[in-house]
Order: sequence, then structure tokens, then C-alpha cells
Amino acid sequence: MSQTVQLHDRLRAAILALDLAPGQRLTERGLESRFEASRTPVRAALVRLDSEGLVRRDGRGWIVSPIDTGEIGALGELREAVESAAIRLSVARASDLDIMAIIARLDAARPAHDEEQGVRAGGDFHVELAGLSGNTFMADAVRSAMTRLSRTRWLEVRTSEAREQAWAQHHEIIGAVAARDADRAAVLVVSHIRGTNERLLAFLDAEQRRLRWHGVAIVS
Amino acid sequence: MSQTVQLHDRLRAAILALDLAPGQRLTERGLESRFEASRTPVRAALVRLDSEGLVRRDGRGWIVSPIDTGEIGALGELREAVESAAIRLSVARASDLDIMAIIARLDAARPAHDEEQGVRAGGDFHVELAGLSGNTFMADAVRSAMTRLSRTRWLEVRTSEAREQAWAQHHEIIGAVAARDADRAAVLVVSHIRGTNERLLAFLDAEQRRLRWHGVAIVS
DNA sequence: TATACCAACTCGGTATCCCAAAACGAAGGG
DNA sequence: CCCTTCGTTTTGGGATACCGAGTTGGTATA
Repeated sequence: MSQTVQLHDRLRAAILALDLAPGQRLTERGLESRFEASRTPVRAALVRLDSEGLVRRDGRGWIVSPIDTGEIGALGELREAVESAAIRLSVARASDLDIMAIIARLDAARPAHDEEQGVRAGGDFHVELAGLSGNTFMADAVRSAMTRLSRTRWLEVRTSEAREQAWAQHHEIIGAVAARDADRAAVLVVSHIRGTNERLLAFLDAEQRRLRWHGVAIVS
Repeated sequence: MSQTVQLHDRLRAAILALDLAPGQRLTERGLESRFEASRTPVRAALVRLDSEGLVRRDGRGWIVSPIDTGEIGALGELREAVESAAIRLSVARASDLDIMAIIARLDAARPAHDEEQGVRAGGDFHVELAGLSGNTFMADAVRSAMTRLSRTRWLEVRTSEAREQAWAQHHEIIGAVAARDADRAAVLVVSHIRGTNERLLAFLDAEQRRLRWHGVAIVS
């Protein structure tokens, strides 16, 4: 695997794991030495991460994208629009086999032991669900939104009850798809997204001070 | 302006104007000499264009993204979902002033003399309309979709009647927003998008042979 | 004539060098 | 003590040299 791709993945992982704090300044030469690669792949990785919204330009330099509550709200609105449309297409188009496969994966990930698994499982579920529509742009839009959200989404799945609830709602949603009930599936997915996002923003508001204390930049 | 940005714009323009044919192979060194820049900015521009979908990797090399009818259909579906949701938000949130500004721009661009202006005006209108929602992700999604579509959209606005009709429908849509009629606005925008896309795909099907003759790669 | 082999070339990936501009910091003046 | 100023350092942008993999075209041999 090329250094550029490797570096992109490692940087991405470091950002999503909050090893690189939101708002933190990045220098190409600093990353060069931290990841032991030369500037060329570092720069390529930064450009890619920029297009993913995980990193952004700050004047001449680079920063890890701050966590932006306005952005989280906007992403929720986008997800409602895209995912509800995608699920209607899925109900009309997806094969029983593909639906079963998602249910199987959901059951296999049943436990959702910790926060990280919860975040991963949730993200994967929504992307796969959108993928059922057969529309890659919708799936990509959802994947992109989940990526941008994943730095904060662990807040929402901290308790095992929250993870249980998310899992149950996911099951309900895919169940409605399996039953070919488009209206119900769309209503469920919208209310799931809205509820999740509202709780997320509430948690973020509550934890704001503590997170800022740890050097996490949060803007509105 | 930096060479990277300049090169990105020039390459993008060349691709959208079909100066670089869809499917054509690109080499970094070829672009380097064609645009009289060194490989560093060429590479950066290619990476950005890759994330915009105008260029893609082909094995180890690069090609101009082929025109993909399946992609066009999928983009239409995404636009229906995003733009109808955005317009509902716009009806609820946009100020009269901002709405007036769009109407003014629409009137200023009234003539839409030629195909290129028609494509530009249409794209701008839809992006600005989505921007009224205040949700930048929705506006970005629409912008990205319009970019990917713009290489073929001239097919749809070749006749002055088609440009007139598009202009009239745009006026009707923004009128419904101004009247704060969300349902009507959503219905109008969806039927506008669907009609436009269907005509576009029909034209593309009809012109397929001629375009292929000119070296344009069209896949399904 | 057909095929196997090899040399030259092309290409993207990487490392590194230079440059101008911006950021930083120390010293000096108010 | 604060603010300005000027020189040093750092930084991103760009150019280029080198590498190894892959392709091509030609040649020599069977």
C-alpha cells in the first residue's frame, strides 16, 4: 500500500480518535516527522482529508476541523433528507437477500460492547442502509456525514442503554424495509436520526466545558 | 492566486468544456507541459478533481471521468431528495430579502442566450436556491451534483425554447418560495428536476453514437 | 516466420531542495 | 511597562531528481 494512502488512513484515524484535537494546528513538516514520511505524501493526504472535512485550511496552514454544533445540526437535516429518500428507494428496489444480509450483520454486532463499536456499528448500518437504494451518491453522502459526525457520536452511545436503544431502532427500521412498508420505514428513520442528533447536541452542550478543558475546539 | 488553484480551475474548465474528452487518459507529465506547471501543482489539482468526480484513477494512471448514464440518474434522485428538503427549509427560514436577491439574479440572467449560459445559470440557480435553506451541506451537495452533471446538461438546454422553459420553471419555483408555499415549492422543484433529467437522458441516448464518434466515453 | 528475451522508455510515487512570505522573537524606543 | 521594529526562523508552494514497476518495441534465435 502506498505511503499516501497509509498516511491518509493513519491521520484520519488519529483525528477521529481525537488524538489530534479539534482545532489543533498542523504543519506539514510536523506530520512528516511524526509519521515518518516525506512531505509529498503528507500533502496528498492533507488534500484528501480536506475534501472529507476532517482538516481545513487556516490561512496558509492547516488545522484539524473544530467541532461545530451548527454543522452537526445541518448534517442531521441532510441525513433526514437523504436517508428517508434512500429508504423509500430501498423498499422499492432492494432484494430480500440484501436486506437479510444487513439484518444478519446487525445481529452479529448485537452486543455493541463499547462506545467505539457503537459508533462504528451505527455508522456502518446507516451507510449500508443507504446503499440498499442502489444509489451510490446517496450512500456516499451518508458516509461523508457519518464521518464528519463520528468525532462526537461517541457522546451519544456512552451508556449501554443508549446502544441498546440504537440497536433496537435499527432493527425496527430494517424490519420496516423487509416488510416493504416505505412510509413506516421513512418515518422511523427520520425520527431515529432526529432523536439521535438532538440527544447528541444536548450531550455536547452539557460536556462543552469539560471538552474545551481538554483542548477540544468547539464552535457554534 | 496559487498555481495549484489556477491549474485546478483550468483543468476543471477544460474537462467541463469537453476539451479533455471523457474517458481520455491523462498523464501528470503531459499536463505538466500542457499547462506549463510542474508536477507538484498538477498532482494537487488532480487529487482535488478526483474528489470532485471529474477525474478518476485508472490503474496507476488517471482518466477524465467517463459520462455515466447510471450516474446521471442517481444524481437526479439525490437532487430530488436534497433540493426538495432544502426548499422546505428555505420557505421556513429564508428572508424576503434573500429571496428577492435570487429573483433579481434570475431576471438579470433572463435571456440565457446560449447553451453555456443556460447551463451556468441553471446550476447557479439551484445552488443558490439550496443555499437559501441556510444548510451549507445541502448547498454543497447540490453544487457537487450540478458539477458532475454539467458536462451533459448543455444537451438539455440546446434550444432557446428549452432555456425559456427552464427559466420559467425557475421563476415559478422561487415564486412559490416567496409565497411561502412549501408544498407547492417542493412539488415544483421535484417535477422540474425529474423532467429535466428525463429529457437529458433521452437526448443523451439519442446523441450517444455521435458523441462516441467524437471520442466521448459513455458508459451505463 | 514466430516467439522469447532484453533494453529503452514512460509513468506514478517519493524525497529533497529552493524560495518567498508569514510568523515569531528579541531588542530598542516611547 | 507597552508598543514598534527589524532580523531570524518557520512554513507552505513549487521544482526537480531519483526510483522501481510496468510497457513497448525491436532483435536474435529457433
